[in-house]
Amino acid sequence: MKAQKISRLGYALLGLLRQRPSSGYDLRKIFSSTAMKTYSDSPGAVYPALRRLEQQGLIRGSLEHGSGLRRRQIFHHTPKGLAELKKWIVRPITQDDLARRDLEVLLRFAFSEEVVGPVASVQLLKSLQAELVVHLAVLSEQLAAARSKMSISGRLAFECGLRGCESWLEWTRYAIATYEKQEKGGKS
Amino acid sequence: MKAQKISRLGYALLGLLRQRPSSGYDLRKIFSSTAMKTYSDSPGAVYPALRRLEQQGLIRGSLEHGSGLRRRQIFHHTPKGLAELKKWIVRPITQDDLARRDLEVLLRFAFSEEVVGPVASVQLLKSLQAELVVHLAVLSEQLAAARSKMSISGRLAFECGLRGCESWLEWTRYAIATYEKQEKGGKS
DNA sequence: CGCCCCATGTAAGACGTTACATGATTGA
DNA sequence: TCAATCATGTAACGTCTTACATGGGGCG
Repeated sequence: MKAQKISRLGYALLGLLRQRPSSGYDLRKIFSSTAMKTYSDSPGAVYPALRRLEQQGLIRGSLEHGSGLRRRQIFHHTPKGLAELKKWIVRPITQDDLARRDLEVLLRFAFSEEVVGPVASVQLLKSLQAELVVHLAVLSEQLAAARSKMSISGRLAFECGLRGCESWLEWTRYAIATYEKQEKGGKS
Repeated sequence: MKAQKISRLGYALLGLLRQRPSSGYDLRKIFSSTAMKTYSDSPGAVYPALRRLEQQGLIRGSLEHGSGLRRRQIFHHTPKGLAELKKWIVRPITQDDLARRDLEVLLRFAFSEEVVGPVASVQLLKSLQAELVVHLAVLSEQLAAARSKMSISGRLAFECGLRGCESWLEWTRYAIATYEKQEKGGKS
């Protein structure tokens, strides 16, 4: 009865709605015009997703009675929605997150500071860092094993993946350092 | 009647089958055990996908009558399948490829050398490089515009994306250089 | 014999894509 | 008034996920 799953799009919407109550149209604009193009801006994806979130009690919509009478529904998150968002963000990072779920981890991190606070953000980074180290080791091993059997483009593609991981790892260090500097500076 | 679309999984299967005729089980093993974990290894995804490819005349299966009598269907690509694979690989790279289609481009490149030859591989790289430069410019601009309105984790996540692009760009240079060196060396 | 791996499949359901439809409002 | 944009929706379709089912074969 309870925990039916939330799709990637669902989490993206939930996170955005926590930042600022918005209409479906607003959200679609974000997906079509910003760097969040990984998410579908099509009405056939967004509106049903919002409906599902509402049915699960994670968001609530209210009709806006602004100047014009053009109907426009503004959604905002509920306490339950915020709780789900938190749960999603602080989930321990797995190898699976690195191998399959393309950039879902990054979205979780992007939302993390405002939803669960900077301490949790750093924790997330450290968890990610640890998994990346493992993942890198696995990839390196696989490359070494398969190298001789690959075409040049095959090997290069593999190396691209490896470099991407290394770049991520370097980024986690930079990100952690950024937070630590922040802490030393103004605690405001 | 003709050109119904092929899914990402479909192209992955087609590319693997060009490398080596395999059974559905073999292919699933590749997805579950190698770096190609982005693709589903579940029977509910792989077998129907193979069936679709077969119905479109892109692959053909033949029952193996090996030592044991355990049924096992080996698939191999048809000329039509190879043609579709080529078309997919040499498609011009778009901004959309960079923003949405996570690593589809990389798969295309991985297969490219053996399917369309090293010259086309380099062309693909140069095309990718050009699009990456544009994409980087767009991202930088967006970051500059939104920077002040973002949380630290939001900004860092964005920067992670940027760094990823830069890493890709650097990789294209390395990859192109690798091919050029190759050409100078042994033309064998 | 029981257990695990090989190897294939199917069925239900969730989700996204594509395309179409509707109506209100703004601006030329 | 006509077109474009705002804003929401729906229907058909394809594909993936999840879970279950089936049988052969090797091994202890």
